[in-house]
Amino acid sequence: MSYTGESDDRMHHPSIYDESLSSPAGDNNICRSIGKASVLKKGPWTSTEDGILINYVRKHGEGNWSAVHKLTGLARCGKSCRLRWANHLRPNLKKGAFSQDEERLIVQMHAKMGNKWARMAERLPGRTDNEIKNYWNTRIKRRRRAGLPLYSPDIHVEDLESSEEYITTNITRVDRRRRQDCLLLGNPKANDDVLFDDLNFATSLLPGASDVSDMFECNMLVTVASSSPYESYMPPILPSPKQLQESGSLFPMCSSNIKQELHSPERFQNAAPQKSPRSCSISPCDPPPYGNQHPSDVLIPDNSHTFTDGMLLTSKPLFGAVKLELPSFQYSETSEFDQWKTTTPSPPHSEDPLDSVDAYIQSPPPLEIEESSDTGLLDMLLHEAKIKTSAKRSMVALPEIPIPTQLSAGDNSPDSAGNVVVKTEELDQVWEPKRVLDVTRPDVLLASSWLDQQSCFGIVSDSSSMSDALALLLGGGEHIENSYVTVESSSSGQAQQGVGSCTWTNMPPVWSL
DNA sequence: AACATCGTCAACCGCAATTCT
DNA sequence: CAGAATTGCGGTTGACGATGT
Repeated sequence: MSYTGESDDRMHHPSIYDESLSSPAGDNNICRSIGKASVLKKGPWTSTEDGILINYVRKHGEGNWSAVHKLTGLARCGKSCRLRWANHLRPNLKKGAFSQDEERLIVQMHAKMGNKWARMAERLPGRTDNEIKNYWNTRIKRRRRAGLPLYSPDIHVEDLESSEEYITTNITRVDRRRRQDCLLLGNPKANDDVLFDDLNFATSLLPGASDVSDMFECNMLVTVASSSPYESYMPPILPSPKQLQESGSLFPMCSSNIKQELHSPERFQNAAPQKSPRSCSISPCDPPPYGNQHPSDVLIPDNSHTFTDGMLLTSKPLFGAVKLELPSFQYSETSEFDQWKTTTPSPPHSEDPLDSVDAYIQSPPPLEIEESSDTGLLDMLLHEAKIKTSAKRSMVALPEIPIPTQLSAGDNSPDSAGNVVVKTEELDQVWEPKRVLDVTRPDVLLASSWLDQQSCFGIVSDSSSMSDALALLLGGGEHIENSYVTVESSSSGQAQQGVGSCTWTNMPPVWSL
């Protein structure tokens, strides 16, 4: 998809900026905001909208997305704003093709977690859950078409067993946050404790089950009986605690009927069900990948085409895929992640680069993703934790990006949140570009502004240049002002939310500067 | 050149969890 | 404490470019 500019966007996607708004230019493209008569736009974002949203976030921080429409006039629902920010505008996003290391991590994590895209994204700096999900779905299609297993046969049961997800896939978010906090604090022991608690929690939910493995089998059967188009690939997940608590009939679902279906030849052609020896190294190929099942409860059909012994190699890691386009800003980027990447051994390159990933997957390193495969990542987390801590004591002063007037929130007087916005000098009077920025990449500009103040990545050290460049991008470069907003922690829950509720664990602490 | 198919990506939707009032 | 509002997640869809026929 290529949206190369605002004008182009407008041409193809009638928006509120068009006077044709009132025309029925597409119910398809317009939605009604809840409880209001106002119209909210749908469809691809324009760079103007991006600018508005960026400005909003810089002013108010992340969160309170529903206020974006109210405060800026941006005709997007909060949900859409959040998504746009998360997937495209937030700083430090790493776009472009996945590296081999990333692909390997994704495969490993999927074997451990199943379709927990958000959690995977937490461990892939700069990557979004959406990206990972898309990648995985593509991979599924590709491999399915080729009749290949999703996973290498070398992903060992022991690794899966030791997986935290194997133990508790659906821990509560509170627990997840605890775990995350532990990670951020670099306290593996604490993390272990959390895991232990989670295990206890999981078992406590199953008074009728002899052990957790019962639950896995049950869940697996339910999953296998489902009708997802990718059913044969999706590792089952545990029922949520709520489901477990509310549904006493959950376990009856592990009925012989369902088991029969699982065993039926319709499901696994020519597959004679058999118990997998616990000690064997299963091939969590496609399967309702037994990824989350207790090995002793996993039924592996012998001859299913999805359980091939060998691994034909068809994954296609892309090299050097570079795009420079709006509004997605796809590009190949050398970033801190590459630095992180260098800390991990590169997989051997085969003759055919398309094969290399899977070749590498075939002989995966130990599955200790956090611990072994990327100490750099851990360092990043630790670094972020430190900054996060200090952030609570600091004020935020962020430059505001000038945006086209028609939808600008207006002046910079005290905003609706009560924050005092103090205008400062004209930007062009102080701007001294120290490096050439790619103004077609507002995300880079944005990131540079944030990151340079930490001297982390040194993209550019003058934050004002970002505003300037972005203003150019937005077509309004002639009048550039640099405004700063002080975020009063006491007066604005929104502002605090920017720090406290930030879920982008792999993102530099934007509001902690 | 026209058409079909595939791959990629962005964005939407529905649902569940969480937070707010 | 209940209901409303907000947020987050995962699944799905549709647009579009690339490639093949």
